Amino acid sequence: MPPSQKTPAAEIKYTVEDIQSEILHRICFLDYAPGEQLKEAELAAEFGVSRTPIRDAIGRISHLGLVETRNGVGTVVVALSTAQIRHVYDMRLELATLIGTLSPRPITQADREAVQTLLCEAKVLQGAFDPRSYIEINHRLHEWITSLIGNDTLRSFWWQTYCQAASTWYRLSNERSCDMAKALVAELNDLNTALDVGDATAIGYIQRTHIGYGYQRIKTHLLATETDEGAASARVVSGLRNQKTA
Amino acid sequence: MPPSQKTPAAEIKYTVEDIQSEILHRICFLDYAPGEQLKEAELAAEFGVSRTPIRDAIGRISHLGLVETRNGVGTVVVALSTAQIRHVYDMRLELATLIGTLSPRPITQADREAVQTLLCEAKVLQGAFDPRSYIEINHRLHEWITSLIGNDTLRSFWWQTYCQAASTWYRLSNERSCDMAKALVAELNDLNTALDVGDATAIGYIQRTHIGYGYQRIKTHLLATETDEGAASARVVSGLRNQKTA
DNA sequence: AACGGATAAGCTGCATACAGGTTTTGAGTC
DNA sequence: GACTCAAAACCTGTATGCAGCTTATCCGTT
Repeated sequence: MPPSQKTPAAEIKYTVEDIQSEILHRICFLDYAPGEQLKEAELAAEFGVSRTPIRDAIGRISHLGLVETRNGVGTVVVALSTAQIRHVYDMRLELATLIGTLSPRPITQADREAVQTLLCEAKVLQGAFDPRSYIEINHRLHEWITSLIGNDTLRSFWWQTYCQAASTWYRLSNERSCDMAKALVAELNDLNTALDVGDATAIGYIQRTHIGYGYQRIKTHLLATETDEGAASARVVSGLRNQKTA
Repeated sequence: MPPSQKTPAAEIKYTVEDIQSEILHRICFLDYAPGEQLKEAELAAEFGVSRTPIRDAIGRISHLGLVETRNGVGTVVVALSTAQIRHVYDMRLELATLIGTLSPRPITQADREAVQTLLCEAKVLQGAFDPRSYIEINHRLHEWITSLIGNDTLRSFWWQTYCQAASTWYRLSNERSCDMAKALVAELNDLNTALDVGDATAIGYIQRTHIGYGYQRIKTHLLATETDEGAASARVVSGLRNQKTA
């Protein structure tokens, strides 16, 4: 787990998969903010490997559209355009309802405990907010939800849209801390209720509901009033990306 | 367009993206059948590049689960397990209905002509069936449907599931030629009707319907009676893949 | 003849050198 | 001082060599 520690002395052998998920993790967690440049040589030094596996790892996440590599320039983290954010969220709203429909796995006692734990932590967070903790609790919630999905394809798509939505969504946690914590507690409370009944379908619809709320917050505070300097710089980059996508 | 011609003399510079889509194309079109081994050195010689861009291209399609690379062994094309086929088709049934829902682009006269052309070709095919022609007409139909999708994320997912379903689905065209051609004509007829009304939503539901039929054919002729020797050898490989996925 | 083990062949994984492209810098000129 | 253009710095893209792993082969033994 080398998200914070740079582990130069550790003799651990990193696989391409490790590096891939670590880079993606850093993008989702805003360790790499939109606009930031990823240098292959730098990462290679950090992970104690050559540029080759780094290139490989970056190439393998390129299909998510979160990074853009240009010859002679570098690999930059791109923020999604407003249109892309809309597309991702519209899709997530649809996928959410399928979580409980497409052969979900049975709910166990461990699930109830997992959500209980998250709920406690979220309540603590409500008292003393910290963006990083918020992101981490949310991430673990997402991992749990994903584990419910029995359909491999849906699980893959659900994860992809999460990664795409995360960096935009988590940008909010720097300014709307109060709302975010309250919303998270509310979501976990709803999930808790559904778990008592053991209704997997309900979990999907609860997800849908709260994704809708989150989308609304993004529209209100990020898309409507573009006050965030990160969003401003990112808009230029994503503009470039659009013309290539189209 | 080097699917059939091996173009050793041509001085064209292939980008990694070219190679990537070409390899994927060959897998979908069954030029590379499940179980076949892709050798980096071989492909490198064919495209007139070194192993590096070939590796890059293969790595970029690895997330689809259609190829599996093992150290010291090679990269083999894998057939999806029966569970994975079910997952992909269940997902495609859901995605199909979203085509007309999630901001599709307007239908033009060019669309009507495109489908008309395909319908004519399909009717010809019905008289004299040829697996390759069937695959190509179907592929162009898929490209057209994809072009209707206005939501970037949905378009990406739709394409991914097509690639995953294609090689399984097209395996049928070798044995059930008559059914397949008739079904294709019927599908195009339905689409033709929907286009006259200009109803994009209907197109999505028509897709859903015919994907359901295709799924049924696969269940009947591939999954129930495992007579195909390709499927038998592929099952071993995909078995390996499963334990890794899980 | 059947079996076991060393060896050779063949593949991918990684490191490194170099080529090609882009941006920045700085000297020279008007 | 502002502007132009060349060169240097820095990045990614590609080729290549070697190390490591896996499998097939073949010889020696039982």
